[in-house]
Amino acid sequence: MEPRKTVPVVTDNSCPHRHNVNCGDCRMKALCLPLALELDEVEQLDRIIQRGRPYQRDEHIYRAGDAFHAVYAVRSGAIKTFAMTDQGVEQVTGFYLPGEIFGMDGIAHTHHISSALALETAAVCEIPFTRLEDLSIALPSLQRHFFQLMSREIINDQRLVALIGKNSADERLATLLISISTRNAKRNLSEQRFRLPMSRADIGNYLGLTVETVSRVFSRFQKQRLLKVDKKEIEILDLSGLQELANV
Amino acid sequence: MEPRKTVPVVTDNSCPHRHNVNCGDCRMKALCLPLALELDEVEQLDRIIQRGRPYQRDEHIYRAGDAFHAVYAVRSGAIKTFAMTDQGVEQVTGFYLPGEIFGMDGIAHTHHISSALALETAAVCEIPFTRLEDLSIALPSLQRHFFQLMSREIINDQRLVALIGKNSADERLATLLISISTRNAKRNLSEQRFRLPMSRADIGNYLGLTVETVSRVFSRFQKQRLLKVDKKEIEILDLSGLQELANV
DNA sequence: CAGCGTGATTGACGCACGTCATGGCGCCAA
DNA sequence: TTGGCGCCATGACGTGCGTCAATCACGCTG
Repeated sequence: MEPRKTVPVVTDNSCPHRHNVNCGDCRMKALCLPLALELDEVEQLDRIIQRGRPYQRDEHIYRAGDAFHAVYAVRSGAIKTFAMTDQGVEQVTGFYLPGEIFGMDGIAHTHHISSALALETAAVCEIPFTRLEDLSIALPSLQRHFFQLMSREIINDQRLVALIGKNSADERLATLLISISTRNAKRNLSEQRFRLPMSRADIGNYLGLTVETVSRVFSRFQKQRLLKVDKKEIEILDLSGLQELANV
Repeated sequence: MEPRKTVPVVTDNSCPHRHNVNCGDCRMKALCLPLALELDEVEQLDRIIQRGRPYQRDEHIYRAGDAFHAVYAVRSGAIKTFAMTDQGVEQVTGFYLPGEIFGMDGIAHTHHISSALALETAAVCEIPFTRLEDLSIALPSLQRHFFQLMSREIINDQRLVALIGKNSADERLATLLISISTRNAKRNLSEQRFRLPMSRADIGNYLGLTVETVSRVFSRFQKQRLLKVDKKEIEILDLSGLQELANV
């Protein structure tokens, strides 16, 4: 019943997409929960969180137009969020890795204005929003945590604006790669070697570039011995060189 | 004592920068307060809000590095927020008009990571954040309102990413002008004629363009009889034509 | 195994916008 | 008044990236 097609084998015997795991036992809790929560408070939060079966690649978690009723935390796999302009042009608004929260742009309205899609098999915690609001009143540190999460999302988006508005294709891609590398490190994965969960087209869309340009920059980075690229497998050969490009 | 240098004369006898006005009497309350608040709840909010003297043009409301302790509502005038990249390049992150809230990107940290500057004489309500958090626990509709405000900020930033990443200089400037026009209409000002509070350089910075390009696009729009431009005074001659360009 | 479709790469070419430089206008101070 | 400065406009020129098109590698299915 557990899909594991695109799933790397893990050393312990638990499947990374197991969905019957509570917050207290979740390997990601340090990333998505406020540190200040007491044990019994975590349990309270735990009780409102819903965990369905894992999503398969290309399955939607929600679609633009769906009624908004929850925000989501990634437990495994990877998610992309995207909006459609009224001319039907897709705009990728974010990539979300385990421990990260998505769907906060839906809070402003009764219906989602963007969509979320599993880029690979992914387990997701659903956090019903009205119940989160209620619980936030009882647990001030939870309220604060969510304000901070949303604020961080704003900062990220502003950084993306600056990146796209002021930087070259090389700098944009370098910055994305460094971002993924850093986020991997936070999850105790390799920051040098990883697999990109998204296509070249998604990368280009996200960074305001065409597929062709993304492809060319990857080739250029290989020639400059910054990277080793094998399809979606990335090995960073010169981390500091890449960081320099990324202005980080 | 009341500065009114750049201030247009208003028909009623109150100066738009008067700062001794409580929320209940504020002309902007429909824009920045939750509609659902009871009268006595507005008064509770009112008591925590601080209103200092108006800021003069080019005065900072806060600077990157300052301790974060409040978010702000514009009561009159106009504010720009901006960040510096570590190479000292400025990135304008937003323009805020009366009734709009700014400073929410500071919530994630103990210190501001961006700065806010008065583009013209401006009155501002300071909302101490820890007291807002406390009050949000007592007033659930206030909590919800702030979640929604932050969500809207996220959506705006995402739209800006799409605008800069996918649209031409003409489309970007048209979109900004339509945005300001629409926001003016919400404040019962003319949506056809208004004064831009920011410089060409700020516009270009915000939209990911150079000053020269902004200037050329303004000239082009005039030749196409979309606008009449006299320095910062803008008259929209063909609103629907501009909207078409702006994809709105 | 052939045949197809999807994603990625690479090349040739053109254009929108950046860069650099010049000049005008309004404002302020001396 | 004169000079200096900030802001804006406009022209000439160069280039980074988009566009169009061809090819390749692959996984899937019949």
